[in-house]
Amino acid sequence: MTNGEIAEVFERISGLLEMKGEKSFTIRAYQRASRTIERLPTEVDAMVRNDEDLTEIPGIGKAISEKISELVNTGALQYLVRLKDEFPPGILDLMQIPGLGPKTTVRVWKELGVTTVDQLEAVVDDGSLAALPRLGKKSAENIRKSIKFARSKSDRVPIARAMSVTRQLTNSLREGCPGISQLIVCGSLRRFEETIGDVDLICVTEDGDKALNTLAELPDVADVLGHGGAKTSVVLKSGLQVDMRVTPADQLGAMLQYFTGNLQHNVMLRDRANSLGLSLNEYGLKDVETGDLETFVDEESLYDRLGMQFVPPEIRMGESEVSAALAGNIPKLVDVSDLKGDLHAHTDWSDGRDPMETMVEAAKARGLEYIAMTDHSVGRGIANGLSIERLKGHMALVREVEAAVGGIRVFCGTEMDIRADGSLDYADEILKELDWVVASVHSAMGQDAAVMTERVIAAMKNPYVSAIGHLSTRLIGERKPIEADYEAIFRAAADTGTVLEINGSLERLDLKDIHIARARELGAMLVISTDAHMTESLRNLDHGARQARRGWCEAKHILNTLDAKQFGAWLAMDKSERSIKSAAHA
DNA sequence: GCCGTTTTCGGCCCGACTGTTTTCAGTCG
Repeated sequence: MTNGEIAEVFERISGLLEMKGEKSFTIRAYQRASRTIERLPTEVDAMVRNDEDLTEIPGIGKAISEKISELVNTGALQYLVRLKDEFPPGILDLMQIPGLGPKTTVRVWKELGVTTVDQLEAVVDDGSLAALPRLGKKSAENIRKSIKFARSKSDRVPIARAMSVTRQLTNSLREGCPGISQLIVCGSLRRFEETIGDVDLICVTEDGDKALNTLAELPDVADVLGHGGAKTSVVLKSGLQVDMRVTPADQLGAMLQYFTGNLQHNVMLRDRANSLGLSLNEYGLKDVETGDLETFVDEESLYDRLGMQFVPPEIRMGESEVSAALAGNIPKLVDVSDLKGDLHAHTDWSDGRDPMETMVEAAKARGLEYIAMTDHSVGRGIANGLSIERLKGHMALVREVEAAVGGIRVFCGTEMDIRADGSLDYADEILKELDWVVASVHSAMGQDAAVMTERVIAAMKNPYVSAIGHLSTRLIGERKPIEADYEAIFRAAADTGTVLEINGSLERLDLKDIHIARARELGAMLVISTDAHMTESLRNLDHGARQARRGWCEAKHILNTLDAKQFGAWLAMDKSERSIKSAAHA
């Protein structure tokens, strides 16, 4: 049973308990457990079988731990079975309709016999919903709109799409309201989550009403969900929800903190504030005794006032970061400015857009000290992969371009297919001529976990394979990751001296955050790469760095923070001798 | 249901907006 499936069970329990009217703290405990399990890098199933103590996991106590064991051992949970018996089947889907909370859901079921979305629509149409006490015509209309919205709306949006929509939106807002002095993207986008539920904006302006009205009246807005003096919520025609809050500049710190979240991080910070006799809200810190409000111009001063280190947005997940910040244990996370080179880039020799010289010039213009040209191997026929003859020409061109451009090292590389049977697309005699070999899975992605694990580890054992590219092969929101024993692969990476890539393409962000953290813990080396197919994509270094930050990486964990000289020394080592430390301060 | 430099019992974040109400419950984030 996967962590996702176990998390789903507890999510359903919390929903049913809400309808039952259970204590809110119990409900939250199940929700928290669900989130926690979803983000665990190791399989809970295996932990149970190995007899590990699940109550070591924060938010998992005796009761939930026992329920997990029952789930893993029997495949079912009697507690959930009994709970489900108290409600009609499918009623949890009803509660998914925006605006329909647990109370209203139970009312339409008990008072109108509604148990499905279709039946809900019927009681809206025939007026019986509006006739219920404490509901009315407006509530009914809102529910009608919500049903329509819920039917058309997809789930969370991949970050790449959310970013482009947000860029257009902020441009429109600035145009429509020149009085805006700052427009800051917060929420899951600022945390750099791989999928985004809605876009959260903070607007710093003297005239809040004007800014909020501008948002509500944008031509791109399909529906206004709420519109007051402090915030406005809209749904764009693209289906994306946007929430905007306004603040004066002198209170920006607390508003940034509040609107960046995540929820659990905020709860933990407010808990910390309480322990100091203070109460934290989006305006500042309120003294509980006197009611005086202390305001903050920036987040740094707010965290400092709470007696803790600043927590970078990318790791505000409500996990261990708050206790780490209180203890002074937040490391200096890697920054894009630490990256000295790029080790995964394509040219028009395979499926890239730009000539090699253009790519190298662009990398130099970005301030990079080195770049590896890694066009596809022969097996990628569809991507114009390089035959051995062409690869030799490619290598010759690398030397020419390096000399012609000057001031930047250019390495001969390849992105080589790991074939379905674990064999490689080029022979060792060819590979040993190359400086840098990225091996990637591009085919037979549906293999079962055992076969796939062996396939990848076989590639790692090759002495000339430098790195594994985009290990999971996922495309966020489009293609599922491969099934494999990631833990075993990370251990093999550390054992063999094979580097694991953090692919900075926004469509991939592969490895994912929890895998980065786990690979790092297990001692695997990591590299942040662009996988650029055109010069503009060299900016993927920014995305890759932010993804690495989500995995709590410091510069010392990332191979391409080495400068050109150090990296050259690293390359000169035998693979079995390679580690980042071995070259970093040579 | 979880958790503990204040606690093994008694706490558990905080506020905006809406609709149907004359003071607030429900929902959301």
